[in-house]
Amino acid sequence: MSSIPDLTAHLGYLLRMVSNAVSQEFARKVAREGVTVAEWVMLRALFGRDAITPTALAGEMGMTKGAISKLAERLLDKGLIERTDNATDKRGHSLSLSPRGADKVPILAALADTNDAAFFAVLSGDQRDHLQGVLRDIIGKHGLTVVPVD
Amino acid sequence: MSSIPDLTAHLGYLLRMVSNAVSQEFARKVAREGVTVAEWVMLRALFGRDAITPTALAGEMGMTKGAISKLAERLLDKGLIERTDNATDKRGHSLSLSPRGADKVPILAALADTNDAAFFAVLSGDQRDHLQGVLRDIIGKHGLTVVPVD
DNA sequence: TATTGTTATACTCTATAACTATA
DNA sequence: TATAGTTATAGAGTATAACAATA
Repeated sequence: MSSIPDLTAHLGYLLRMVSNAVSQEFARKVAREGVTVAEWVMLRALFGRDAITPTALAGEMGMTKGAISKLAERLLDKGLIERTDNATDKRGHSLSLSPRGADKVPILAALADTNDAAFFAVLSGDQRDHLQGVLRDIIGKHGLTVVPVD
Repeated sequence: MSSIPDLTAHLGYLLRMVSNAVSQEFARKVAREGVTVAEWVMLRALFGRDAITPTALAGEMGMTKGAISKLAERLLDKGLIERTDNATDKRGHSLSLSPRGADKVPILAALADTNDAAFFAVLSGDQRDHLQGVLRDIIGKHGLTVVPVD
């Protein structure tokens, strides 16, 4: 008789809620280091690897070329990444961390460590491991690119 | 010797990746119904309950009054919610679903159902249950408000 | 004065599409 | 023509802070 739908929270909904909460806290912390979460993701993607073209990076990060271009410009302004002209093809170039950017990554990684530890301290070690396993499972099966390959 | 930090993906990072993937897919689907994800969250929050003040809603949704005001204005324009003047205090008013909005919620909920089912089909039933349990645990222990109380 | 809500302003994030320079 | 990348434009999402009306 009633048309009240079953509003039991969906997994995607719960996931978004938790994800937003962690990310917002993290965003405040990295802001003190002068970067945004998206910038951190790009820095992380560039760490410990060869220079990469914007287009390739766009593919890995699941963003458009335009978005990468804008993000890269801000990181260039902040002196955290560098552009290197392509020797053979004058249209392209490569992006890589600057020395300052490379120094920054461990600092930001440490912030991520403490933020994660604090936020997920409400879980048991087993729960954390399980959660990590399930998330990696989803990522693998959907072919999502874990940008910073580890 | 090396200064390479341990970039093992953090839980917050994995969570954000998965959450973004689900939400982006869902966003495309609800867009066909003419609403955004944030609008769906507000509609869901208003469903099956008494009218609520913008300030109270802001508290529940973890947003500022200004953000709620902007979101509400769009939903008013779309005819999905209604404003009712407060009888006793002329400063305030209450928000509630319009008949059209109330009709829309089940449709959007069904979209969320199918989107969730499709996305999380890569998991076993046990994994899904476990994931839901862990997320609810985090939400409860952090006192995050599951907007649409169920 | 304090509170309710709107508005002004600003910035991030992101997409689409037009454009430039090169191939 | 096709490709690499930038830029222009636009809109969502969100915050802060100034503001108007009322209490």
